[in-house]
Amino acid sequence: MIETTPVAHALVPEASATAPRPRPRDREATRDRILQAVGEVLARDGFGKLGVNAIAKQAGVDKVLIYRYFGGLPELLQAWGGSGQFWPHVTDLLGDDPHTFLALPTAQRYAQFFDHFIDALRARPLTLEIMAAEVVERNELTAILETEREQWGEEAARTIGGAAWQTQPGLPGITLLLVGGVQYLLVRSRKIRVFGGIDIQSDEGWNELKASIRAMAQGLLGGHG
Amino acid sequence: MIETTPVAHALVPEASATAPRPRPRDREATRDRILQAVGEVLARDGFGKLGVNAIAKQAGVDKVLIYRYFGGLPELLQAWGGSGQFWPHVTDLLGDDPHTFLALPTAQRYAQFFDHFIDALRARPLTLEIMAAEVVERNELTAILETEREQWGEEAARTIGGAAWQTQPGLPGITLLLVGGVQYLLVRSRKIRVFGGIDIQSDEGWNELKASIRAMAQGLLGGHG
DNA sequence: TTGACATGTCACCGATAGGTGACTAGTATC
DNA sequence: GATACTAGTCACCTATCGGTGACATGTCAA
Repeated sequence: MIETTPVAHALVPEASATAPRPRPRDREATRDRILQAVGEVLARDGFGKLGVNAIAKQAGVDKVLIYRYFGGLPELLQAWGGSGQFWPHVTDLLGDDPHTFLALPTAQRYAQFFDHFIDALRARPLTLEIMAAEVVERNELTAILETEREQWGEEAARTIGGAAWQTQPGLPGITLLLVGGVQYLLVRSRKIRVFGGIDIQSDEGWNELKASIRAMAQGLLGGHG
Repeated sequence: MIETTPVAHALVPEASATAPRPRPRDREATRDRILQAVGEVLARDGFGKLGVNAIAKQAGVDKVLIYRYFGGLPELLQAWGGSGQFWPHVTDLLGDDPHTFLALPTAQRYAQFFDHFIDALRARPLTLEIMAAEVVERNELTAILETEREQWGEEAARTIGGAAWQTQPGLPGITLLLVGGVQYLLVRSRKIRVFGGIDIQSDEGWNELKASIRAMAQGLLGGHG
């Protein structure tokens, strides 16, 4: 029972159909396969099922290579998350023409920023998956994204703020809560359809929320920008 | 190796100190011990570690009793979550005197409701733990709380709404986002201290957020109530 | 050609998960 | 007092997890 397969393997080196042939030796390609498999497992099974076994299986590669090439799961996740593709860059949230955006009245700029923010996150299911995982646990991957996000938050505040950021009392706090609320509803929308009577899986539901933010911005900042 | 312990047990029925005595036979008491252990494990180790083994160990009871008395982990969680103690009742959010609360101007009523909402959730770590778990997975326990919450949301909207709920454009949407934002920041505060520059683990940080909501309500609803 | 090294495969380990069958022993009923 | 029932205990099962040691083999330099 111990040595059957190796023997058969040794005796029939080119049995093609049945004998599993080793993968062509290409370190970089294998590395890439593993890295890619992280995203695939994450997208398919979520963070809870993300482990060395699942990743290796998805990559069609032995899991020992994960340890050899990356050191372990934490380092692999770190390598995967380090690319910085999971959080929308602030400039992506300004629209096609940043100059036009920055010239808008405060209220419109504020509302439009949220529009882009919502659209950008809705287009990144992997990011939502990680954001959900962040909520329940802290690990190497979430720590990386956390740092990224803190920097993002500061930059975003500078961008949308304008003068009202200082003059309008409570605006930073409200903005923080709205950003959190958007993230919460987006993350929840992975599992549930209706929240507070709104369909958070549909464009219509999100259009309604965008309109609400716009109305609030108009009412609160309309005359100040 | 097979029969050592039973033999010793049979020969020394009152060896007191070393021999593990069976628990006194009390079905209800044991059931309660198990139910209580659910909350204890949840509070101590979080949802990820909540399993039959951990619960049985915490209750000081054999895990087979969980299957016998409840059928399995899902049914146990269902029995545990069915008590309805994990989501603050709307009347708890109105303050000591509901009549006084309802007589307040809309803006103040709105702000005060959030004050109480925040305080109520911050005082319920177990609820926060479950809310965090809801984000990442759906199971029997989270499904129960979800239903509870939907009913709560409707009742809350009726309570704080008033006339402005209809007349102020976007108010329901903004409220939903703020409720979500509060929940998000509360859940995040279990793991991180600073979010967007605010210390979400301290009273000071939350007072700032409360003040922001108050200011927004004043600005948006101040003249309408 | 040969030997060193790196790539990839396989078998196995200990820990822990959920789950079950068999047993011991109080208790209530006839 | 014998019997049926049941509360509680124990040993064991399979599956899966992260992790490791041993081995086979392609590649390249001496």
